[in-house]
Amino acid sequence: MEYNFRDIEEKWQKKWAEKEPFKAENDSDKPKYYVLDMFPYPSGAGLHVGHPLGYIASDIYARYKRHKGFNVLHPQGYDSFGLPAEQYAIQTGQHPAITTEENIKTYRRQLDQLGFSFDWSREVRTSDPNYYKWTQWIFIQLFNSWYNNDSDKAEAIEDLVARFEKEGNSKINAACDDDTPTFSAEEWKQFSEADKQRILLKYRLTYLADAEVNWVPALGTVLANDEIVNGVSERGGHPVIRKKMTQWMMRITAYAQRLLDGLDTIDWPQPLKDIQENWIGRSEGAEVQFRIQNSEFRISVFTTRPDTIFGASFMTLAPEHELVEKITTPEQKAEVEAYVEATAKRSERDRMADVKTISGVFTGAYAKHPFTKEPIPIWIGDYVLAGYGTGAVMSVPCGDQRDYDFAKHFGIDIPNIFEGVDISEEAFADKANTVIANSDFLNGLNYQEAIRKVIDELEKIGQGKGKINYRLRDAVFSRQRYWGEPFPVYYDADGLPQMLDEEHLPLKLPEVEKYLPTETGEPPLGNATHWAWDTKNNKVVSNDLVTLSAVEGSDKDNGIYPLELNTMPGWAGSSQYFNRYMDPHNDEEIFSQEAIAYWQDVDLYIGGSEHATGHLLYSRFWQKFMFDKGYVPKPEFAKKLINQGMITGTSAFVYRTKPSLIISNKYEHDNRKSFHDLLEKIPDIFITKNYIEKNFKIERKVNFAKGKFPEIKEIWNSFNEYSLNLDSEGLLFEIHKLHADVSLVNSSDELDIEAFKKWQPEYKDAVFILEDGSIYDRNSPLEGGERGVYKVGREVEKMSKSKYNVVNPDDIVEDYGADSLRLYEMFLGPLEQSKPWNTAGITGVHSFLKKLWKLYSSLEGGVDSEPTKESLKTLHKTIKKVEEDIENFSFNTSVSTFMICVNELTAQKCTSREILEPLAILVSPYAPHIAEELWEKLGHSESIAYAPFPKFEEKYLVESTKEYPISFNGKMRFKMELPTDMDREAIEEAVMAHEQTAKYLEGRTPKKVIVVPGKIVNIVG
RNA sequence: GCCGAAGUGGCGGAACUGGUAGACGCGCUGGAUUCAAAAUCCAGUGGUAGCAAUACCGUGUGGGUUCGAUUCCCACCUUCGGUACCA
Repeated sequence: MEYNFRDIEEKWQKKWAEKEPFKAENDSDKPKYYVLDMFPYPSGAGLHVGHPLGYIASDIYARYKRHKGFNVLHPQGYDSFGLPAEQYAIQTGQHPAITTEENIKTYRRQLDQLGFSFDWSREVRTSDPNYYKWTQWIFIQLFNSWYNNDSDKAEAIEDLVARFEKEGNSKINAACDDDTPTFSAEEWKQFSEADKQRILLKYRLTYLADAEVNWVPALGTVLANDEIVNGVSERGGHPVIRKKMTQWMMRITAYAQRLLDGLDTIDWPQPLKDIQENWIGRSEGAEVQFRIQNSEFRISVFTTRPDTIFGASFMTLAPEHELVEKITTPEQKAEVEAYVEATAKRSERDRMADVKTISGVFTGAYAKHPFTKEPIPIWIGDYVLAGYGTGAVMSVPCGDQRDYDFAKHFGIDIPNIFEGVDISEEAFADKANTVIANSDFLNGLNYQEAIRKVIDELEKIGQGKGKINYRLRDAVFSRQRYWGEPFPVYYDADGLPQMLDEEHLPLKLPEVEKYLPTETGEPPLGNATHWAWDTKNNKVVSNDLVTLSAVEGSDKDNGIYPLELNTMPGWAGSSQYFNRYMDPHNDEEIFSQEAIAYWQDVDLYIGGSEHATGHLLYSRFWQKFMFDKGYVPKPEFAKKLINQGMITGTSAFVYRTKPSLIISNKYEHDNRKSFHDLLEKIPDIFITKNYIEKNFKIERKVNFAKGKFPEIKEIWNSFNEYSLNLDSEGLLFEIHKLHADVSLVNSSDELDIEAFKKWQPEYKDAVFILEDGSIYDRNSPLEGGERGVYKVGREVEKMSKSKYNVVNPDDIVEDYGADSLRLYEMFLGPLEQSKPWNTAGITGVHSFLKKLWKLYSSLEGGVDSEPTKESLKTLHKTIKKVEEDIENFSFNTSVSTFMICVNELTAQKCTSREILEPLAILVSPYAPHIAEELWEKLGHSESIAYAPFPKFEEKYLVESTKEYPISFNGKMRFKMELPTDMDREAIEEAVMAHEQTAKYLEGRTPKKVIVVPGKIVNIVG
């Protein structure tokens, strides 16, 4: 019987859907194992062959663990809030929920057809109110918490209030805003309730703040730092500007050190840990206060080189620094204001683009050096960033290249404080070889000694202390968008944020007419007519009922307040979903304590490394918070993580040209117009790949008049009704590389020209120069005769719709089946590595499956036989290798092993059930449909999914002889079959006695003979 | 610039802790089957020289350690990813 993959796969997918064999129980005698995929954002484009790679790997591992007797949790869901559905809504008016629902249907169909063993009964969707109820709930928990640096964990805000009442805040070591005022217990008690709330906001783990944010005008929203790439938005590539706005923030910086330390406890890829480590960016140094002359203000700076403090010859503030306007002298005022304004106008990208340009302005003010008491001029310059450290630096030109360049540019002193170092050309930043000079009490000390000493001295005079600074910023948590989680927040009579009571969650997303910002520039939720909170009846009511009580007096307060108009960012919903899967239908709690106590954490998490500084960092942060609050037992949510590599596409390129300019005096005036008319009529020419490679450099202008390119000339001359002499007139043209859809190209890189024209109608009249030099145009006969071909260029690129190199898994499944696709994706190469897709190669694994199928056909007639020694050896070496490979996530090599195994068993004409049954189990994680079918044919009525994994037995592999490679000076020359138990001396004797040995020695006596028993013999001559 | 990963046939890749480089598959070449094609099967396939046995050269480049290096050490080149005036 033939291998009919379509029927087989349909049959088993139906059975799995009906019987739900992969449903995990929250209680079991078996050990637990939790395999998690990063849940997808259901985009409108559906899956391409790159997407399932990680899912296939995790599914193999999950199925393997079931064979190994584990109770496996392998859930799947959707990260279904997000920008694309909302952008689509803006364009079409279609509600994002509808778009999302449709996309999810497509995803589900595509996932189902690949035979994944997901427990769909646990599906979550971040946009489902029953799910985001708990996202809102966590937000409230964060709001009600502060970070105690002494206990090094999050604690309840009531405890903080109790301490304020007892001792004020001066002794409390908390993570809080820099501008938090100091107060005593008495003062605290005097504060109004509103003032108390304002102060508490400076301590809460989620808080409102005026922050410099990344504003994307094109999207009408702010984005977090990790959503900005090269100064433009990650999605859409829109420009970003800095803007000060009141936003919800997450105090992730409180956890900076723990996020760093935790990395040592988890088995995640080192590159990913490095990325997080760089992102957190810990640096040790000191904070130093500089007094300002004739002023009460002090400038605080952070430096990693306090040892160079005597080399500070000026100070630089970021243009946004709050002291700038306060200290600038009247004479400098105009200049400074102009500079500040100019900097604010420049976009982030502009600022990044010209790092080289040095700019700055003197404020007119002077600071006082803490030790020498000398005056130090204070400048502002945009090379100092407002967002890092204190937004101010002490500039030591002799030790820092940027300070050096700035000083040189503005003619500021560059005192040298290093012994025996020439700084006439550049700054000296080599810490290891530093000996301090011209620095009073630091003279003669090295870097480390000097740092210790200077920090001591600074502490003595109360102008500084050792400090650890982090690059990590608090995360902006507000988005001015519609399609996200609403904040469970309303604003009271004082305009202060108040949390809804937990029992009234979820606060559901309201309906709006338009998904765009309001006319007054409010977020889209401002368009909702019912978006106010009635605190008496605890429900959402019409906006019209809101009383402006703050203005009209509290007696008019009817308890109805406006709700927050921002929504939460994309990462909110994905920061705890892995825990929610443990108990996804619980309406009382985010998850029951029984469920989390059983499942604990994720054992294996597979997903892309692009989430390193977003999802994976925020999730670790929330997990640590949940750990502090005692909701989860582990401070890290995933023990092991693997980044699957990207499957890249093989793009196809066509080469288009058109003449662009005549460089001749003769045609300067009148004829120029006729040339442009001519241009309209001249067709595009597409030139085949080899012609291009021989003659052109792409994207470079080519002078036409040099007597070259007769084919191109011929075509253009045929349209030359204006009698332009193309031969002599120096016509320039450029070759442009254009993507062609890969489906229009066959495996020999030949373009289907007619299909291409149909696909891009603007080129329907184009002319093609073919490989054999012939010309193909509208008048060319399509059929008959030998025609040349048009060959495309090929390049490996990221698979994406815009590059027309996307391969759809639906087509592959249709042609070869899901098992073939699964095997092939694994066979392509190591999981972590990026590798190009090439559909042609799939025939290899497909014919493997056919051979496998054939191997079992003998059993249909009830034929069975004792296994031969060879077959047992083949089986057991396969068991050993496959088991090792799966444990090491080396799935590509086990597919090879299967092929070798089946080739060997076929050669051995194996018809033994004792071999074929275990083999079916080995294959089952990789190709589950065919394995189930074969298992059934072997007479089993239960699914193969829980059949115990075959046990490897060494005894079948033991050999009595070994074929030794015999090498001379490291070069293998011949082989010798010798008993495995032969000792060193006997082997040497046997080898030396061999006739071939004499031949290769050519009469010389060997200097040395190296015998490694069981491995190799090397004769050194 | 800094941090990280990787460079092996025409292509994807294999080679366990230093021990027969190129497993397995694609592609290609020749053959069988077929009216023909697809499918299937058999043989060959790193390069150079040779009818051949065989020899020499070969894991980005240059050096080193070793009886022996794709594997270890040093320097460099290239590609990809992260980050970027981080004080």
